[in-house]
Order: sequence, then C-alpha cells, then structure tokens
Amino acid sequence: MAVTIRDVANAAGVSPMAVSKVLHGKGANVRVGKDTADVIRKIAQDLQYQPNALARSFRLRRTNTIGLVFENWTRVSDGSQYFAHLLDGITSSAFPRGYAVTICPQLSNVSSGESLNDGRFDGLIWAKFESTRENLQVLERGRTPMVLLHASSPEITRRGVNTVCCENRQAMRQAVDHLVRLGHRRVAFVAPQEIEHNDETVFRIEGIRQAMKAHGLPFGDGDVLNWDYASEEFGDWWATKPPHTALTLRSESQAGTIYVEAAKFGVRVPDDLSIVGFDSTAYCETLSPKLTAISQPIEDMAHRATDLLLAIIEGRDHLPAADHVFPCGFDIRESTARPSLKAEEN
Amino acid sequence: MAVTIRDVANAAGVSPMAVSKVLHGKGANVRVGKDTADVIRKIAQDLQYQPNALARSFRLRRTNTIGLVFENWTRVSDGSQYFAHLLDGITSSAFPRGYAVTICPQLSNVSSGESLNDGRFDGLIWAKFESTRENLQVLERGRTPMVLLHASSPEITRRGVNTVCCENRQAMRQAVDHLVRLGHRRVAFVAPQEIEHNDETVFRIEGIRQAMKAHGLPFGDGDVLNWDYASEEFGDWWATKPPHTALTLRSESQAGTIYVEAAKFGVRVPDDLSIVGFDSTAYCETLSPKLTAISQPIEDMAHRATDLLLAIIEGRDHLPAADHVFPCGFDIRESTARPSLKAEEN
DNA sequence: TTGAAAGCGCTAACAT
DNA sequence: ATGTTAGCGCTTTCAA
Repeated sequence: MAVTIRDVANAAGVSPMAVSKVLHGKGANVRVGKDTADVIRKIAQDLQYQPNALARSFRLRRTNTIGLVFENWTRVSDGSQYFAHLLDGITSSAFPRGYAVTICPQLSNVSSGESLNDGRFDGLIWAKFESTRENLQVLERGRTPMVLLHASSPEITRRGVNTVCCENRQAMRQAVDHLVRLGHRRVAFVAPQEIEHNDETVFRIEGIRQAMKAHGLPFGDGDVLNWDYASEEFGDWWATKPPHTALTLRSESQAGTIYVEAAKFGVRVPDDLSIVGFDSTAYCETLSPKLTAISQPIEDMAHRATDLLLAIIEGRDHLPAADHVFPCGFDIRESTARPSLKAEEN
Repeated sequence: MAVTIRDVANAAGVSPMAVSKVLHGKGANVRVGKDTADVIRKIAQDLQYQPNALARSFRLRRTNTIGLVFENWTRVSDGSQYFAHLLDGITSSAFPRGYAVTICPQLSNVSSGESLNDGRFDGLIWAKFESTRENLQVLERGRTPMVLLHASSPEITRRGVNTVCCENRQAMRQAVDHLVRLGHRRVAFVAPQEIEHNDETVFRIEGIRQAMKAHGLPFGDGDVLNWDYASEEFGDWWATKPPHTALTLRSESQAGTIYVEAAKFGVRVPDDLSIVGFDSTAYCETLSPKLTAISQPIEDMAHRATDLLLAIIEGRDHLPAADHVFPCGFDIRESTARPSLKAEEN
C-alpha cells in the first residue's frame, strides 16, 4: 500500500494537517514551525511519500488539466500542419501555467459529450463545435468552463460560452476578389455534406455569396458542392461540364485529394481549374502546383482560446461571453490563374 | 451542489449501491431487478445525474487516461510531421480502447518526474527518455506502468520497463553505405551537446563508426560535432576546412537550419556538402534541395508502444520487459550527391 | 436479492 | 501554533 499523508504524520508525530500544510501549502489557518516543517519534509523523503493526485483532485475539485475535444477526430498527420499549430497554441498557454492538456477520443454521441462535464477537466477547448441541439444542450448543462474554437454564434454566447473563430466572411471575400481579378466569373464552393450545424461553413457560403454579388456575379445554392472529404464526386461533377472555373475548398489537405481526382480526369490545375484552399501552412508548399490558400492564425487563435479558458477557470475573467474573431490572410501561390479560353467558353 | 448517486438513490427509494450497479455496472454481488433498474435510470435522467469522474477514479484508482511525456517539449510545428505521426500512433491505439491521452508539460526536474507517478495516469508513454540517474530512479519507484519511446538499454529493461526504439545502428549503416557508394570518404555526425544519457545518439555513433570501419574508412570522436539545435556552430566548423564531405543529422527539422547556415557561408548542398536527415516525413519534400533521410516508422512504433502499455495496464501482458526494435528505411532525395573534386581535395 | 457501514487520501472548518 | 472532526462521491465488504 502506498505511503499516505497520515503515515508521514504518524512517523513525524504531528497531525496530517501539518503535513498537508508543509508539503502542499494547504490549510490557510494552519501554522507550522520551521523546525517541524524540516522534520516533516525529511520524513516524507525517507518514506518516499508520493501525494495521491486522485485524492487531491477529488477533494479540491481541480485537476490542472484542460481537455481538447474534436468533433470529428481522425488522423492528424494528413499533411497539413494545422493540428501542430493548434497544439502549439494551446500548450504555449497551458504549460507555463501548469496545466496539462488531454486529447479526448472522438465525441460519437451525446453521452460522451456529457461525460466531458464529469470533473475530469478544469476546462475544455472544443474545436470544430457543431451547433446541434445535443451539443448546445451540453453547453447549457455544463459545469465545466469551455471555449469553442472555429465556431461563432449568438446561440453559443447566449449560453455564456466564449468562441474563437476566424473572420470567415472576410476570408472568402479575399478569395473571391483574387479570383475575379484573375478573370473568373463562376466560382464553386466545396462544402461538407452536412453544413447546417457548421457555423463556419454557413459564414463562408454567405461570405462568398456577398463577395460575388459585390462584383455583380451570381452565386447560388447550386454553386455549393456538398462533397465528402474524399472528394470522389469530382469526376461526376466535372462530367456535367460545370460553368465554374475555380473551386474554393474548406481545408488545405482536401486539396491533395482534389489534385488526384483532377489528374484522374485530365483536369489541369490551374489551367483548367483554379483551386483555393483554406488554411495555409507549410503543406501548401508541398503540393504541386503549390496551393493558393486563405490563412488563419490558428496558433494565435488557439493560444487566445486557452488564455481565455484559463482566465475563466481561475476566476480572472468577468466579461460576458463573446465571439473572438481573428482576421485571415491570403497567400497566392500557383494553384490559381486566369481561366483558359476553353474554360470561359463553357 | 451537483446531483450525486445518493440523491438518485433517495429519489428512487433504493440504496446507493443499486444505483451504482445500474448506472456503472459496479458491485459484483449486487443484483437489481429489471423494473427497479428502469426506475433508477429514469430518475437519473430526470435529475440530470452526472457521475463524478474524480470520485470514481479516486475510488477505483483508474483514470482511463494515459500520459505522454517528452523530455524536452518545445514547439511541435517546426515543419516536421514527426509529432503528428507520433500522436496518430498513440491515439489510434488508445482512443478505440476508451483511453484519453494527456500531454504533460516539460519535465524540468525530478520532482515533476516523480509527480507522474501520482495516479493521474493509468500508464505513461515517455518519449525521448534520457537515461540519467534521476530518470532511472523514477522508473524504479514508479507505480505507474510505462513504456519508453526512442530509448533502448538493459538499464531500463532490467528495471522492468519496456522500450520501443528504431534500429539505430542499421539506420546509420544505410546512410553510410549510401554516402560511400557516392564516393564520400569522410562523414561527420551532428550530435546534441549532451549525448551521454541519450541512448539513441550513442547507438547512432556506434553504428556510423562500425559502418565506416566496414568500408575501411575512419570515424573517430573528432567526427562527432556537438552542435546546438540551432546549429550556429556551422560557420566556425566550416572555416576549419574540415575533411568531411557529408553530414548526418539527428533530425529532419535540423536540416532546415543547417541549410540556412550553409547558404550563409556559401556552402552548396549537395555540391559542396551532402546532408542526410533523420526521420523522413513530408517535411523532407518541402526543403530545397529535398532532404535525403533515414525513415523510422514512428507511427507504428507509437502504436506498438501504446498497445503494449495498455496490455500492461489491463494485466494482459505477462512477458518480461524487453526492447522492441523497429527497422528503418532510407529515402534518397536531392541533398546527397557525389562529392565534388574540390571537396575531395580537401 | 437488497441494504448499511466503512473507507479510499486528502483538506476545510473548527476546536484547543 | 497545532490537533480533531468530518466529509467530498463513490464502491467494496459484510450483514440482513
């Protein structure tokens, strides 16, 4: 059996409280003399006393651990450096303050969502939150402080939860401006198959529509392609001889698969089709042609989200919940060009 | 105050044990009738009962969480995909089995090393373990199952701890064979400044020495360059007109900084100097020239380490601790070439 | 088959 | 300045 605080106390001839005070600094109104303290420390060492973290966190309701939740966790090494930046942003805030970071298994159902409120974590970063009824309910019932990353909606802040998100509308405007300047007049947006609960996708579609409208160009529901991540729908789509000369994607790693599909059907990028990615990490440079992409400051965003979360946990944040929005950049590389005449004829 | 198991029991007019049995399946010799069980579940739902994970893990001495420890945690997004692969290997084993993964802050001192034994984790993956006295002591005293990644030594297995490591000697032999085949006769190895406690570095140096010897070529202590990660020593080294025509590095991301230093001093890669990296992820392709590198199956290794750890945790592993070794591959790219005449004259 | 009691290791509150 | 008491929420052990 492990050595407990009581064993140390007995060996030292003092009370458990004295040991707790000396070893963990607990007990506000307990005072222990220097000599006694030294004896206690010595004995603790001799006995190889190891505090039981589980007992402590149970008692204190504090784990010094924050959780990182992904709505859909798959692989992290799909080429993009997205996840590495995310983690750097989180750890660079959490580690110096003494918090560990736990990556949680995929949230497959509500019950596991609820289970995040079970006290294991002092706080939660929930990335790619989907605004489903169930998830919103988790926010409401949650006793654990949370900050949502890549979500932004009054539905969320109204429930007292902060969000950190990039400026999706402005991001799409940059992409559209760039494409239109090159001569494109019809642009398609590749969206996930389920967009309803995905705040970001909704914003991006709205952004592209507004931007196209500002140029006097059309963009309707038919210009939103609800493709699976694998993008196997590409061939069928292209076979319909679509009017679009450019595609905007929802990630950068999806570009890799689209490149493959395009090649399979003899579609040249950017000659026959321009491609704009989302997220602009080193991965864009590894593609051929190099991917033109919208960049979001993911590391800064994750850092901010974590700072905010820790402030809430530690009671240093007294402002009402808000959406924290970060502007995007735009990195022009090789996957966008003026549309070919052939394409324009389409 | 939160709803406890006792509240549910009272509301249902049963004992706390009955609730525990129905909701968590605990209590071996407790039997609850189907009807009672349904009532309990209903009431738990109505009361929005949430089990307290801290109380449970305290009681059960089980957290369903494994820790990931790095000896020196810095940034993860330094270009290399190493960390992403590591994480994929770990999570692909841990998540399906219901374990979360916690990334721990840098181990700056022994006490934090000891603190990993405090019950927070059911098990620990310790990456880049350094065989210092303190660390070895942690292994001995540890009550938490551990598997060490990137370490390999009888000092460790003797203490009952498993290791997972790549075949460093064979890896270096491949690099040397390649370089010698190209015509190189003097090769330098870039090592960390502290190599004593780093099993891998010791193996690699031994491997390169043996391989060179097999070719009848010299390799001594003077051919080991103890450089900082930033490699700012490059210029001074080059100014000494070293006899080496090739450099083998200890990582791939270090190649990036070496490229910069080399360019600074007008050294062309691979014309004036061939470079071989360690780890061969997509990052190698982003460098110019693309980096020739030894590859290790990091994801498989991490997966195996985690499988092993979970087997130990769950009492399914009854074999004595061992070193689990994975062979390396070698990816020839553009950073190695036959040495120039000028270099050979050196 | 079900209930009651005890305790995991720690610390807040109170008493000395 | 130090010791005692009680209890966090859960589950194992034992009694009914």
